[in-house]
Amino acid sequence: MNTQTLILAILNFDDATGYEIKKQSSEGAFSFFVDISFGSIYPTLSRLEAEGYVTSRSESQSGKPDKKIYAITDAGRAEFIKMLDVVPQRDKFKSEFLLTGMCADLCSQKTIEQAINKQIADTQDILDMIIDRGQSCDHAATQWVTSFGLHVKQATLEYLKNNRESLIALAGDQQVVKDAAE
Amino acid sequence: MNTQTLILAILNFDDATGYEIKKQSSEGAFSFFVDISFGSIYPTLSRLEAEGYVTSRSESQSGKPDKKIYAITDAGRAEFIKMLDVVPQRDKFKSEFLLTGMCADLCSQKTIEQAINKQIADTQDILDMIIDRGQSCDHAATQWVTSFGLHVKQATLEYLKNNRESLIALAGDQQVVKDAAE
DNA sequence: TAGGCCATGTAACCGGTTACATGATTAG
DNA sequence: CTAATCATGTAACCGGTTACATGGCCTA
Repeated sequence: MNTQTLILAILNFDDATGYEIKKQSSEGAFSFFVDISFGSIYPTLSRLEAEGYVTSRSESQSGKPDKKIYAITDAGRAEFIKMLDVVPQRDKFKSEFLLTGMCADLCSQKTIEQAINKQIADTQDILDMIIDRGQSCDHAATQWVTSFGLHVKQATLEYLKNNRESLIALAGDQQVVKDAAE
Repeated sequence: MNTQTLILAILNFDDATGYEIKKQSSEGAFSFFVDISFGSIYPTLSRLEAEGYVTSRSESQSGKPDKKIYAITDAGRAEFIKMLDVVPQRDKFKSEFLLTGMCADLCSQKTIEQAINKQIADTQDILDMIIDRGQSCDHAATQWVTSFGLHVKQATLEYLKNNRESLIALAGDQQVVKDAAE
């Protein structure tokens, strides 16, 4: 999932500034399966423009730096479609929470409680975001993806809530953890 | 999720060589939420040994290079527990498939079909792996994590299978895609 | 008045991957 | 005879993050 493809995908939906691209990748419809930072967006946009895949127009604003609104070109769209045509590589999933969970017996109850509470809150956050974005979009393919996310995150949240206590129960009692710390 | 924590976690369960650590992170019980490469394992193991968090003993083997079996030390375990104590950062999830899905209308049916078929196969792979590992392990915390993975991956697979046709139906017909390519 | 939002951009850094080097053994 | 598995390690590379620079406007 390189920055370039993601930017082209976002611009294919609508013109946007670098700032808006970042927002969409972190808070928008794309955010539950991608994320990029400013440090990779701006340089990539410049490169993409130099290569003719996007164009930009500037809008001057009082106080703020000029807004550079980028738009995808036909060449950009063709390039994007070409990239979509290669079989997607396997999803990447990394979870510190699950690593902690797997070692629950080494942790104090407080640690495990904090960890799972945060995990539940994070999942709820994403779920809320998906519901919010899903409502306000009538693009069929986006809705398919939204609905996928909804389904999976709901199952995730359900499991976490139903099994919260049982994970906490696995935490080492004070004594065990204290012994290990010595 | 730095390499160091993961290595310490694996060694906390049992002594292992670098090669075995790689296997566990790519095929073992940890594999559905972590992954590291040789290029980061070996240097990290050396560093960990220099810092006193692990020790190693060598076993000479005919033909193959000496096997270096690493074991976690008390200091290593203490360090590991300390790292587990910080609230885990949010899960990272990246999916090229979902990006493709979101742009299904730009792709040919063939492309979408290949993409979702691969996604189903990948998910099934992981599910099989989880079931396999789950059976052969009686460590309660591992089972909690295994059961979590099972639940989530089953929900994922179910959605993909039930909605395969509807995604394919969203693919642009030949003509639309051909037009865009011109 | 502090902090967040809007807005762009650069440079240093870094964690981790890829590719390479080496090589015996075993299974298909 | 080929490919995979076992087994360790290095070096180049690279994609991307973090932190910094700049600064006005608006809200709590």
